[in-house]
Amino acid sequence: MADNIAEQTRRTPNPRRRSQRARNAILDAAAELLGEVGYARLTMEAIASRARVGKQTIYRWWPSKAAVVFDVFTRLTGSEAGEPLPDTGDLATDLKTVFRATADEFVDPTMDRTTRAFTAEIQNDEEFALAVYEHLTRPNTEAFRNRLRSAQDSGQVRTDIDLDLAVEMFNGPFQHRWLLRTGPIDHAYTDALVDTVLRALRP
Amino acid sequence: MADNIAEQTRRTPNPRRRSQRARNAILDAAAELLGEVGYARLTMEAIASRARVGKQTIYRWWPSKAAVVFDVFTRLTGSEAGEPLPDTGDLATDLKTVFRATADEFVDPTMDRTTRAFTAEIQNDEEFALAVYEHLTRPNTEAFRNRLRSAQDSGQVRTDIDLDLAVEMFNGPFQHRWLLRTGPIDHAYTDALVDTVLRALRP
Amino acid sequence: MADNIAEQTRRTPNPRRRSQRARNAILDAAAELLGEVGYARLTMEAIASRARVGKQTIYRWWPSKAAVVFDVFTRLTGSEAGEPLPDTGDLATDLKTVFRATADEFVDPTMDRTTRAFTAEIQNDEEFALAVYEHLTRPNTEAFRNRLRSAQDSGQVRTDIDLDLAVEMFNGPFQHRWLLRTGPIDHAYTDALVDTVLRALRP
Amino acid sequence: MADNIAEQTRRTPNPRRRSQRARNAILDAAAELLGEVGYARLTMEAIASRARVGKQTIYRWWPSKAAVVFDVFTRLTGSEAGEPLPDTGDLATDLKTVFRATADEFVDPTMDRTTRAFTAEIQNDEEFALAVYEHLTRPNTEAFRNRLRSAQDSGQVRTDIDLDLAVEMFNGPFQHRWLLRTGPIDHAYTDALVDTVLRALRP
DNA sequence: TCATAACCGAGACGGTACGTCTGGTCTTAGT
DNA sequence: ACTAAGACCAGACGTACCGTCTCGGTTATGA
Repeated sequence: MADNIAEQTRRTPNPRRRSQRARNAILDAAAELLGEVGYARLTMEAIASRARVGKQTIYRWWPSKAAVVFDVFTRLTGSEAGEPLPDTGDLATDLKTVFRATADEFVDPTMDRTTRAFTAEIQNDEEFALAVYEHLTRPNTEAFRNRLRSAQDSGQVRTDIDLDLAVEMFNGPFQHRWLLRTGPIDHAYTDALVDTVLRALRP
Repeated sequence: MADNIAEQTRRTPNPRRRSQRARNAILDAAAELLGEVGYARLTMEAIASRARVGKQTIYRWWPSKAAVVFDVFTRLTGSEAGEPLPDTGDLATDLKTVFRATADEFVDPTMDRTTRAFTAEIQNDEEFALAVYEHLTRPNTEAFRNRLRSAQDSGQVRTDIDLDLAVEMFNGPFQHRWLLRTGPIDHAYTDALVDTVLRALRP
Repeated sequence: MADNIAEQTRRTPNPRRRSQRARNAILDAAAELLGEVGYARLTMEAIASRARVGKQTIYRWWPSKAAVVFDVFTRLTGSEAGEPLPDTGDLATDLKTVFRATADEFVDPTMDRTTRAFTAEIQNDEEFALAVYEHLTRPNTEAFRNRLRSAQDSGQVRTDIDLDLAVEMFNGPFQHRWLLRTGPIDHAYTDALVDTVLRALRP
Repeated sequence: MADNIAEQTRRTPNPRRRSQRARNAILDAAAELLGEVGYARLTMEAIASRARVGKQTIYRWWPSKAAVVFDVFTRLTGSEAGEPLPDTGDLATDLKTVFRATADEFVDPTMDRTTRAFTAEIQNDEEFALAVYEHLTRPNTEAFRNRLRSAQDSGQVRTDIDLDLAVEMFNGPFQHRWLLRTGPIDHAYTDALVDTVLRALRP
């Protein structure tokens, strides 16, 4: 799924001939440089140079810096977007588990920087925004919504609630705090968040 | 308050001699260009040219593109950051009023673009992030928290809640939806948001 | 003789396997493109593409753009370099015949362009210069010198003259005029040239 | 006169603001590099880098590599194009003086390379050819023709000769020998050349 | 009051990076 | 096995902006 953004818009060099060596070198270099200088000062030229690759080789397969970083990100998370949330039957516990894991992920500075880069780029580039929405946001939201629906079935969540709003109630505050750096993001915080939101959702 | 960001760090040319004509021309030009090409493709050179102003005149008074846009923004909102929220005694009504107004503001595309520009820039520029936090985020949060405290006093909000989290519960989902464009932002939405969050906060 | 330049320096893929179809297509394409865009903007890539041939197929058999054009040229002239000049016994008439023919050849724009390409390339590439000297200039000069020697034997040319200089006296002005485009090159001109130079060479 | 080529076609940056420091550094760098790698492998990037100058500063004042080298050349010769030839009354002596000096000039490898670069470029770029013709070839030819006319007046040269052809008779062989490197260019050669051509021109 | 310092418009400057183009080499199917 | 196709590394191209630095010209105090 990594390359979908690119593949949509390129006028198709033959992907069967693509050099895996080059692809990996580029993503490695981009990831390293992201960690070193951040997204804003990341340049295609530096990536090419670090990866010992011609610039054309990058432009052949990715339309923009954002697209490269997108693939860095998807390679980073490992897990597929849209994976179902755990479902032990106890919604509170399951959500706490998920958000604790997410909080832990954001401790990694590369993860943090990459995600910030995304968020920035989404504001300036609608096409990129759409791609991210399709490939990341929507699948994850869908998975989240499924878990909440399951909780509705077992009577843990009111049935008269808009599930899109419900999902936002969890993700929004988390994102807000991380984005504006208005407070710490630790397990205590995520547990409190889950508990508080659930109070609004319970029948 | 407009120029605070700038004034902090410049080694102070004499502001009494500052040309108001130039200042306005620059902000006007920046605002227009923001609307036309967006923040990412906004250049200092274009601003200077459009404003019929030397580049140095911009750099003399603002340290960066972000700082110019910051002043565009503050001139745009008119209202001061940190203004107290209305307090009729009825928290739900007051918050609905506030969020309806906010939703209305974001209909203006210049407002939308400027705010997105901010959000993007905050991710890439920590210094700018700090300035925005000091001059916008913190005062507004503080005002919001004051209104919630008042509601606690009148028994409309539980006293065992972390007010920072409470504020985030309102602003986070709103921002999340706007940022990722995951749904419409209208009065129906903001009303539902306020109602749902309040359910979690009530004693 | 056509490919000698190439063949000298390659570490010789088996020439028996060489595709004549490809060879001709390449030379045809090069000749066409020479006429269309000139030597400077002629690219190996364009030749390959026009000839529907892989770039490697060109590089396999020719070391450079210049070498390809060299073969275009030799195929173009048809006549071998170093062919003896006509010898009717009347030097003036013979030389006028030769130079009229040469003047006529240079009317063909492909011929003109190819020769200019040569002249340019000779200035920048000593190796190529040497090859051209060996395969074109020297044989032709030698043939010219032979004709003058024959004229010395029949008493039409002084015997105390340096024949290299004598050859130059004919070719130099012609080339000079053509190279710098300082005047027309027609039969009247070449006749006048021959007459004038012969005045200096007569006993 | 150096910059005329450029000045004709640029859409006029203000030449009063031109940095002489930069101009000289660029011409110095170009001259050095010409000597080191030759014209074909001379790049704008290398000139800029060697001169510690932005590329734009080169492109601002010269339209092409050829134009830069043109100015290198005119700075090199020092003497203006179109200077009158010496006129002691003795044509043979005067011309021998001139051609000996020219032969000496071409010993300098930078001079040699620069002139070769010219000759090459003239073949490929008609606009450049025209500029060289206007600023160098024509004035020099004119000066030469004037000297021959003076010799006609004093009875040293036939009056029924085409002066353009006469000039070519001197310059053509010289250029031919230099261009194709078919022989040494020393004082013995130039003296012999003058003597031989004059034999054809005498009444 | 008028000298003089400062700001002003303009834009050249040394640089960095862009995205494209071509050169020459290497790899992959396919015939 | 050799070809055509074309991806690969490399690096120059000419352009766009960056942020700094002169240049005169024009205010607008403050001596």
